[in-house]
Amino acid sequence: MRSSGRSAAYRHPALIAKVEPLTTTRRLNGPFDYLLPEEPVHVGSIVRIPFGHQKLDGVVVELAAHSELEQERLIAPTRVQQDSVPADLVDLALWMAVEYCSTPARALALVTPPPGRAKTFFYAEATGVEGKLNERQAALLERLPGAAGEDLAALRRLEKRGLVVISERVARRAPRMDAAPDRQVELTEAQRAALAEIEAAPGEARLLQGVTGSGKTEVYLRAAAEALERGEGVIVLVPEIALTPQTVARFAARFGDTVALLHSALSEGERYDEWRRLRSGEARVAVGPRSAVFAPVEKLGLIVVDEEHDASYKHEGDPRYDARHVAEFRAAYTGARLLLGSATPRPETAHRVATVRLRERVGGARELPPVKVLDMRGAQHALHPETRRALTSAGKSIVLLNRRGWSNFLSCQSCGKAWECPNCDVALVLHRAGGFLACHHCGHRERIPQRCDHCGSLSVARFGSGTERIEAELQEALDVPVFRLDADTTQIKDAVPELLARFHGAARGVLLGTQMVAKGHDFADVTLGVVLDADSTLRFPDFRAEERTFALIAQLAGRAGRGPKGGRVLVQTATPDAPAIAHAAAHDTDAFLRDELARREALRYPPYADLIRVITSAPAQAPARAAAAVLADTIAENTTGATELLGPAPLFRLRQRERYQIVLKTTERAAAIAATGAAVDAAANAKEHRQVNFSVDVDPV
DNA sequence: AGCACGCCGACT
DNA sequence: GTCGGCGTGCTC
Repeated sequence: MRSSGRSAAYRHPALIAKVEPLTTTRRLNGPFDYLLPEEPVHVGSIVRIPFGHQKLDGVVVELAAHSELEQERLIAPTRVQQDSVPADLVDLALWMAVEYCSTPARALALVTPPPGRAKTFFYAEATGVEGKLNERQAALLERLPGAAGEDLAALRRLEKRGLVVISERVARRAPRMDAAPDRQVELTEAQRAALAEIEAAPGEARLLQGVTGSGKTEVYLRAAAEALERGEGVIVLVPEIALTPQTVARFAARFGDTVALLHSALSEGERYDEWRRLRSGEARVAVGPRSAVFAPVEKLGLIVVDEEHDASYKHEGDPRYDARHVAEFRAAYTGARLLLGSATPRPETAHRVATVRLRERVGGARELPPVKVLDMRGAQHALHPETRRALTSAGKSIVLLNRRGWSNFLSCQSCGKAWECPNCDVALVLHRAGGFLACHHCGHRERIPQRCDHCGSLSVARFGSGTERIEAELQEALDVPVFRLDADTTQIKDAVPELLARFHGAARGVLLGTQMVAKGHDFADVTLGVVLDADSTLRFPDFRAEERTFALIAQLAGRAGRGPKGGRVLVQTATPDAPAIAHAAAHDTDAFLRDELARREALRYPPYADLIRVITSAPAQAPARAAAAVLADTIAENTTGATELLGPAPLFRLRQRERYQIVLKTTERAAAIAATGAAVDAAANAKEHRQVNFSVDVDPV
């Protein structure tokens, strides 16, 4: 990409450092030229630069022999930071800036070291020189070598006499890792074949498709071991760590200290130290959520993406990167293998990546439990009679309902007023236990109304039911403890592991929650899985609705009946014939993928076209609409018939901002991205759109 | 994004 | 008289 620039720097002594200042604005186009500082710099060095009237940190993105500007106008950075970004991650960031229509600075901010610094301590060693010692001093020397600790002052006196040397060492702040006892099992024939196929294709991608319990993690571990054996580094991406501690624990157990764990719950010091251990090569395996794809691993040989279908791989901030897509680029760029694993792969992955299958469950695990679809058309109750019976007789069960709160719609029965968020155009959700109505988009809260503030009526109706209401209903109907796990639970620190541990330890109980109950954790004694209102995910106006619904039911089926008692799954739905639900009930992933790919091809959805979404937002409607219209025109002028433009269409108001959206469907991805990026840059720099925010989402999920 | 420069209203 | 409102433009 910029290799011409860098090789030029080889032929001539570089005199100029091109620096990208780390700021979030779009209204600044770097890089900026600086003279070289006295300390050595390379591509990836982080430097302090005088910039206008301020001082900023910036990343050196290129070394050049000369500048377009007059040499006299140039100045040098004032400081070079000790930690630097590996040069290949600078290239990765610059690629991301273009690929996601963001800015170099915003992309670079993702690959720079986390804030923080090394923690040091004083380490003392005896020199062997003899001297007159009192009793205390003799005891001191006896315990060396070791950390000086409280005895530093006394040791300093002995250092002056040449009896000890004291040096400063870096202390490691190690994150807590629950290293499950490692059980390196004999590979099954299928696992051996899968590993062989992965090993035979260096620099290529493979989809490892296998149901829960088919032994995917052991294949990841073996592939990682092979990479380490070759002296290569490994990155393992997992969905949210709090929900999938088992995979992390197995890597920690198998590879010990060479594993660095990167996730949001780490303290600043721990995060810095883990980053540093990877950067120095002390740790060679990075395990973490989507941001771990930027781990500073040198000589990368393997990237594993566990549960590749998981929506958490998509980043919500700018740049709106997709860790799977970034992993694909990084693997291709460094020649590493890419291993994507899932029981329910995304249709586009199944379509584009060669599949390796694990068909059987390992270790005596049973066949997948039978799934029964319960028709809820015309039902009066939230629970089907069969569901109620099954929950009563089951020891432990998992119940999934993809809706938080108590009821999701409040309206006045006499005047019809509906309670809506003052900041967003959405209905407020009643949270009864907390005594408030909440907006699930912006977090707005208000007290539960006693009467209608519009007409004064006392009859306020509550429609729909969420996890909180079902919790109350289950508690009333069944004689078993109910453990509720949803975003409300997640907000409280350590609440998730505690709740899961209590459910694990209980003799009987219902784990009730939103989609997070279907993820990673592994309870051998769960014999029943229930999905309530399975078509709620299908009603989302989103081309991934089918895929999400299928994955949710399939994942839950993987959770139920892992133990010797077996189990079953009940799916309550008003649309029992929907393909996603029918195929999930039949455990037929291949049939689902086939049908879904046909549907996508007919509708020109990924992987048959790429989608790009641009959202403009402003406090008032007119400027947001005008900006979207200008964008649409500019993009249309600069693309061909291969790019279809939809919109501008109004979106519901969010966080007090009016929004408009345009969507591009394209078979010329690079050209469409380029046109969109240029149009957004121009619009963002135009002063008539000063109050407008632009957000570009390439490959929205 | 900051931050200064610059050109207009109401205040000790 | 000047303190300060935020529109405009620049940063190697």
